[in-house]
Amino acid sequence: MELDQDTRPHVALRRQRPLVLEVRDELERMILHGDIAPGDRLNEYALAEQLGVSRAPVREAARSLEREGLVTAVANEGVYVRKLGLEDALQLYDLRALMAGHLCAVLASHADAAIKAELRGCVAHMDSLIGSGDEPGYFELNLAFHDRIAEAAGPNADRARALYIAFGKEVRLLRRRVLDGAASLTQSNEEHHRIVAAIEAGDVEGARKAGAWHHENGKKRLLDRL
Amino acid sequence: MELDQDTRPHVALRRQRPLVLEVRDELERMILHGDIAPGDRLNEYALAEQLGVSRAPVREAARSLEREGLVTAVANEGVYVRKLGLEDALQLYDLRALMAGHLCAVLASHADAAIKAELRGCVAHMDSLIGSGDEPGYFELNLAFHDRIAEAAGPNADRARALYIAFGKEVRLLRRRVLDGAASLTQSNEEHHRIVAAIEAGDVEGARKAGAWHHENGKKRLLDRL
DNA sequence: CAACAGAATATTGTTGACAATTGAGAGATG
DNA sequence: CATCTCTCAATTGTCAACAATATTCTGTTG
Repeated sequence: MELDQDTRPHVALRRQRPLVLEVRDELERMILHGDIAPGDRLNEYALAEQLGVSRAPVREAARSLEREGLVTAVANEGVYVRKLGLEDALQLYDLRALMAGHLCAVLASHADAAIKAELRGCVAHMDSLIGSGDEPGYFELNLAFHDRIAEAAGPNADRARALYIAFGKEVRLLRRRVLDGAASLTQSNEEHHRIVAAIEAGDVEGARKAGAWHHENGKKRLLDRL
Repeated sequence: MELDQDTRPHVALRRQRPLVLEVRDELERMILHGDIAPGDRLNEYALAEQLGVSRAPVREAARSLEREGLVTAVANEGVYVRKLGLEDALQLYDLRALMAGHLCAVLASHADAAIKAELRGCVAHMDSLIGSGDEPGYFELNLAFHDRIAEAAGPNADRARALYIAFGKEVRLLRRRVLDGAASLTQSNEEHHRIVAAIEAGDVEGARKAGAWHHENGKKRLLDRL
């Protein structure tokens, strides 16, 4: 049964979405975008004024971000944008690789023909992008590829997917230049091929290994450019 | 257990720990203990009065518990104790097994003689407890054993440890009777032996497999008693 | 001049009140 | 008798004010 759309008579400026979620998303955006640098303190009053809301939503949003690992709260002192040390980043890479492997494994266990074809087409397209030297295009499609795997893993892995996404956000707290290293696109897509092959073959453990391995390379690249 | 009864709710004096953390822990205890059943709504006003605080700390604590997966919030309606479906529980078992495997792997990569000896003594002790038929004693030591592994994995895995613990709490939202199934103690400790053996041998992937396998059996037991 | 004590300021912690929304029951109507 | 609408109570969303705590600045003292 559907609810009546918007029969509310007096909707002046009211929004459907809870204010705290808006604030949470905006704070997250600010942090990820670098408007607030790691180590900086989040001034409740200033942020509240800047966002045009009271402090209560800001506080709740901060509490939410804390659980997500983007900020850390100190009693009677404030919440700070998390400063990611090298050890933390390495941990995140490990966990993200673990999640990626799990997602690949789950997908491999019940992938249908449609998703197999889609993924195969995806890596083929990436091959062609490499051939034409379109690096930005490759990065974009690469993201879409991994998103698609996570999504196609289905509702039985949505928790793992949520963690996968969260870890991805969190690792961005590292100074960014180190991250988007222009690794060998050829090697990267070679790994994609292996992932898809394992999924198509229904090789659960092979898919797990391939997915995890692909993400562990990100960690290796980070270590290389110390 | 109640909050401090001697201090009147009017003014909170000399509190080091932020109030919201106290509230959070108390709510978590209530939920895990079953005082609030899955599906029930958390009435902010009632809880605030019951705990002798204002609604704001309760709200923040709830937001914190939401990120932990113990409750789900619905806009303009309230937060509900999460009702764990079978699918959710299975996911949690998978993820927890993944984390356990990871912790074992990390530990295997840098375990020193002391922790090896400790773990070996632990499983030996459990063997003797099985021999004397002390089932409660076994359960307790079993918990301590896994805690010890998680702890000994060290600071480079504290994130995985936190997740491991959180998943353990979350899975308790299932009706409990299904959980503490009296599996074969002998088989269980046999698996412990394999874990320790892999750790002692420094066999990282073997330890991962053994640790994950041990936890996946919990999932299998759950499926068996449908 | 360095270092410490103490006031002044800034910021977080907490509260109670008010606005907005939801859900349920009373009453009217076909 | 079923159903629909309207009103009302319960509850969440938001706010601004107050209290407690941390930080900064300043003046004094060795």
